[in-house]
Amino acid sequence: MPELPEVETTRRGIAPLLEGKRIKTAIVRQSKLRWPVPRGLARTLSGRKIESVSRRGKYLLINTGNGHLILHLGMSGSLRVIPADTPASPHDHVDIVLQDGQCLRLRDPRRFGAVLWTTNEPQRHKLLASLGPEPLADDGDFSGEYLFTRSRGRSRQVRDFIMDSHIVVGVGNIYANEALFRAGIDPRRAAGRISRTRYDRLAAAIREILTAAIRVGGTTLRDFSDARGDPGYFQQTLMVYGREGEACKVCGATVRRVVSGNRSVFFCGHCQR
DNA sequence: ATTTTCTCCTGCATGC
DNA sequence: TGCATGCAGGAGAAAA
Repeated sequence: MPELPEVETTRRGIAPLLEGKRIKTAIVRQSKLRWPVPRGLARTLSGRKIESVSRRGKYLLINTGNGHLILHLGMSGSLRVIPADTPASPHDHVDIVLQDGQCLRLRDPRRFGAVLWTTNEPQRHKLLASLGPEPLADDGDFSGEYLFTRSRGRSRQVRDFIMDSHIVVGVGNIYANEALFRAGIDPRRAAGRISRTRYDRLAAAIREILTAAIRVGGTTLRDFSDARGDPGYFQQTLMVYGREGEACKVCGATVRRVVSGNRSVFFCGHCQR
């Protein structure tokens, strides 16, 4: 499931293969994604040159100089750069065909992903305008102090709080659970009832977990693969996620799972308070 | 204003 | 073996 490390891994994989290249056309085999793929995408993109590939949260931004393609991988999306004549599989929904014979191919079985186009500054786009800070940026916007301030008066569980992209981007269920374990915080605790000191630990834990995951190419549980089709390896490092009933790697207590908001929360009742 | 629930979708695991 | 059921979850939209 693409969270920030998987999206960043994808970005690093595709960027050098796309930047400086000119787009020949686009092929849309399935336009029903999270939102409809814009009509006339082929005409819109034809002839444009890709200047850069960047990321904002879990969104990938392909800059063509006078317009941006906004991509989201949703739950099951993956991107590869492959020869344009490679036969398409059933879930290969969109190709961005390059003039050099390669294409950027989006595969997304569950179709929660998105392909959008904007001619405005992407940061102004409705979906990006109200996003929280980047946890790995060094601009100082993301910190324990920030989380502490934003959480005052909030009753929701801290796990849900840090998964809210309007609070901080890029943290999905896997890394939320892992960061909370690393910080020693019970994921069910109310966000507004956690001290400044503990939020310092949590902010640091989020950065460390995301950085470590990027280093090994992200987490592959079912279907994530990078731009070359290779899986990530962070799943070998997971301390609590998906480990219900197994022994905590730190204290040996049994890792618990409870369902909250239709999502599994994994934690060690001994290490996390 | 904040929080919770619903919704989109398919593949895979489970159970009768 | 086959079918029904449930679960996974990013995140906007709607409901509470």
